[in-house]
Amino acid sequence: MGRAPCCDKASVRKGPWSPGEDATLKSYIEEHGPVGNWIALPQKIGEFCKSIHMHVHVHNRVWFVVCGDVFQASYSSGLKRCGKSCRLRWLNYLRPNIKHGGFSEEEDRIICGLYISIGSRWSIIAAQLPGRTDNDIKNYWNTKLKKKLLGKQRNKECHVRKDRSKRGLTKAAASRNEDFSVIWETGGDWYGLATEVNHMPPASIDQSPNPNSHQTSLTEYQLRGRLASNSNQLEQEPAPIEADFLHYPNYMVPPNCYNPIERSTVVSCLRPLGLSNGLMSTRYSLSNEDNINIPVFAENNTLPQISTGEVDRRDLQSHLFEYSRYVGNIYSAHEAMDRSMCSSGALSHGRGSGNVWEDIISSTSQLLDENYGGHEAVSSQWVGGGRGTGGSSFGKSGGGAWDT
DNA sequence: AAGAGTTGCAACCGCCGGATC
DNA sequence: AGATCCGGCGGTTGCAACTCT
Repeated sequence: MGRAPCCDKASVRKGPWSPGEDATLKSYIEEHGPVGNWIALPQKIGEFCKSIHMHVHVHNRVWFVVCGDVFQASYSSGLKRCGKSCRLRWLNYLRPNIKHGGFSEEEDRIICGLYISIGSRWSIIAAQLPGRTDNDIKNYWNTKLKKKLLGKQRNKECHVRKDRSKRGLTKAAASRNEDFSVIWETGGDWYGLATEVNHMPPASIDQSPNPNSHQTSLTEYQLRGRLASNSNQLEQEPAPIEADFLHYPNYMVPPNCYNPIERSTVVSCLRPLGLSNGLMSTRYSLSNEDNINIPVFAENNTLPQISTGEVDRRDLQSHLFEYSRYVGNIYSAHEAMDRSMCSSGALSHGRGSGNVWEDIISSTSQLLDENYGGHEAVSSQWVGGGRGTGGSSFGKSGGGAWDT
């Protein structure tokens, strides 16, 4: 049984808010303070508006001047809006000190730095930019900032490819990675992006409560080690690699052979499970149909969650997120990519499903032996230009940006 | 000038997790 | 313990404005 809707969809208005509706909502909140229950708000506003009607001389400065007709129409029945719509309108548009547009270079840097570090957690990013809303930042990123950065990076791609070949990858290995590049051919150069951002001053995260923000605090999101314990700066130095084994006793991750492309491939092998209703599940299945190249090993050749044939995306994200702490900033862009791919459920580029971890591990061992002369020969200084993609669709306007 | 294509952004949708019953 | 409610969130859509041909 599905959940009952929060409001009667048939009787609520949808679409753009009128000035009168804005004025009604704004006046009510200014009069009564923070809203405790948004769902009940429209009805309460109805009662409020009746009182306004009796004392219109006090309030008419607010909205009669703007559009008296709309006020007259709404006062008897409150706002014919869903409570959630009211909340959104208030948070994104009506609340005081909201800034729209005109992002500064400094704000660009902060947004980029945080996006690379934590992915598309717009509410967290917005909490670091007073006056900005998550919706605004999200739109800004999707429509402008991303294109701006990727445009810069596109020019560097050929250099990265040359550099990759210089590092002595065999033809076979290069070919496998080219295959990977083809998979992500619509993506951007996340490595370059990370490099670019890492050359910027580190984005700092203010952990103190922001009185102007209605967003969730950072600590609530458990950034888990991203923040240095005694500082509000993003952690700059990777922890000793041994720490990995402390945190993941079941995961034996050879420290020198878990490079960005390989790690991304782990994710690329996971496919969202289709549900009978045609929607996609938040759980993912594994396939070994790609050129799998995953030097991730577990005790007894098993991975506790993944080997069951499904992996919850949160488990995966948690694992990758934790791992990214130890490999430093250079991989953080791929982490962002991974997170983005997972959260958008955009892993459906492949075919079929399956789960043969033994094959994966076996082929990986073979591959590493063939091409690197053993696992430990894989350089931690990998700079292969693995081209990632956020994976999600960026609305109908987003597609062209990747192709230009 | 006009139609097609693109962009920007407000608003919506549906999912998730915490709180409460 | 399980059901339900609600706030919060990220992804997506609709559409007006703008640009291109």
